[in-house]
Amino acid sequence: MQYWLFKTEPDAFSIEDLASKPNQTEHWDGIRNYQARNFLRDEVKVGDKVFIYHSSCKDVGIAGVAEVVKAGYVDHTQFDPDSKYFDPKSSPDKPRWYMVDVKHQHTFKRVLSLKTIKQMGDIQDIGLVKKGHRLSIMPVTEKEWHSLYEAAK
DNA sequence: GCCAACGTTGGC
DNA sequence: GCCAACGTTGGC
Repeated sequence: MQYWLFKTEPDAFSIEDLASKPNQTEHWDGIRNYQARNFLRDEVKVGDKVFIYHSSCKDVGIAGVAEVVKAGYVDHTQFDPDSKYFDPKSSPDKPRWYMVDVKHQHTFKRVLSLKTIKQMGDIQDIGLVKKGHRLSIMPVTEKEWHSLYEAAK
């Protein structure tokens, strides 16, 4: 079992949106970054735990926890010309992009702010606090997960 | 909305 | 395969 952090812009899709979906489950589509894609396709597994991180908003930080309920499969939005995630260079026999399904588990009472995370002594290596952290899917170590969870709950 | 940092593209 | 130009990300 592994731990992850998924970024989302709450204006587009927030943890509240996830919690209100049928069965509190939704596919995590629209990832268009190769490194993140590799994680989704190869490493994110059913049962893995995921921090949902809100970016580009008023309350930047970790908003809650979800669980992976379906491992990597082809993101169909890449073939849909009407989708904003449409990729004309991708084809069904050679798909470029993948997604997973996640199920909402827990929304923290307060968002664990990026500022607080940066102040935590044992959270120094996570992609978030490094310069230019633009990866939308990133691994979290077990130690980091427990520290962040304790700080957030 | 600004702007720095980053990934991707495409000409050569 | 280099690298400049461009587009995007994301905190503030």
